[in-house]
Amino acid sequence: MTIKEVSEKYNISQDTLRYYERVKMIPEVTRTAGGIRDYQEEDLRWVELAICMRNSGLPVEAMIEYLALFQKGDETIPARLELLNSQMEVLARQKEQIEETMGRLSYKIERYEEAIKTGKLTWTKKGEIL
Amino acid sequence: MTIKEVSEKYNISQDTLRYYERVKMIPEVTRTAGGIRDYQEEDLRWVELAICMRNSGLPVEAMIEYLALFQKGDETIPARLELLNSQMEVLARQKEQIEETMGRLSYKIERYEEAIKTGKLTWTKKGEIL
DNA sequence: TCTTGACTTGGAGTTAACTCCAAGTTGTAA
DNA sequence: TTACAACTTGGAGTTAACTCCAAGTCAAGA
Repeated sequence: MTIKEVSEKYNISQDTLRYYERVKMIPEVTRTAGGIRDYQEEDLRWVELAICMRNSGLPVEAMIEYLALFQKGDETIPARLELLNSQMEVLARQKEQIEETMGRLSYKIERYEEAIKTGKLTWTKKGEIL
Repeated sequence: MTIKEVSEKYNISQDTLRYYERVKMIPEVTRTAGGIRDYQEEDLRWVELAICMRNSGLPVEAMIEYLALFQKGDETIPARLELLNSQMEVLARQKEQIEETMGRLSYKIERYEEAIKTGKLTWTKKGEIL
């Protein structure tokens, strides 16, 4: 699979794919005899993982560390486990944050919808900002 | 309330508080006669909202737009509602992304925990990367 | 009143994560 | 075998969101 195809499949730029490889967020991609990237199944799995991590907001750095451990072999399994657990915590906190903000926005949205229906704002606490 | 106190209360730097004001993410903060910031209840509510939005990953730009609409008065209520709804969608998608990644990481974590217990990795699909 | 520490501003610097560019190479269709 | 699109690289440029700095002002205690 060429870089163009991968880029289209995952809706990510070719530059970003090269960048992920350059900073060692994913292992070196398989090449043709001429040196052109020819993504294999395993390369795609790394790409998917990288995209998944980035889409959820985890830093590139975390993935770089993970790959480095991975490439050092099985004796880094405990370290990898620790790394994954700490990323899980980060995500759990991030999820809570999002839920809190969604709650706040929902409240405002309800107020505004009511305002539009009735023609005036209905505050439940005085001085409240919307 | 001084900028120092606000900064400690919300665990955010004084520079960031001034930055939020400078880029008009929050309205101009109340000042003393001498020109020093003296945060009132309403100022704090804006700060809280700004922090909440930022912590959940929404861009500063969205909050700038929201404040600009807010300051134009009640005729911008439909526009504000639309803006909030679109931010809600962004957050909903972000939350799904996080859940997906958490699922992926959980799977890896389970594999690794098993590996540590039994002394070897147990793959369920061949060629799977961990 | 003087000192000292907290505050002010405008503007420059930093960091993460891309994104773009130029100059050169590869592969395929005519 | 030649044209030409797609690929390659190293490095520079961009963007968002801070973060730091210098030079000056304000305010509370000795």
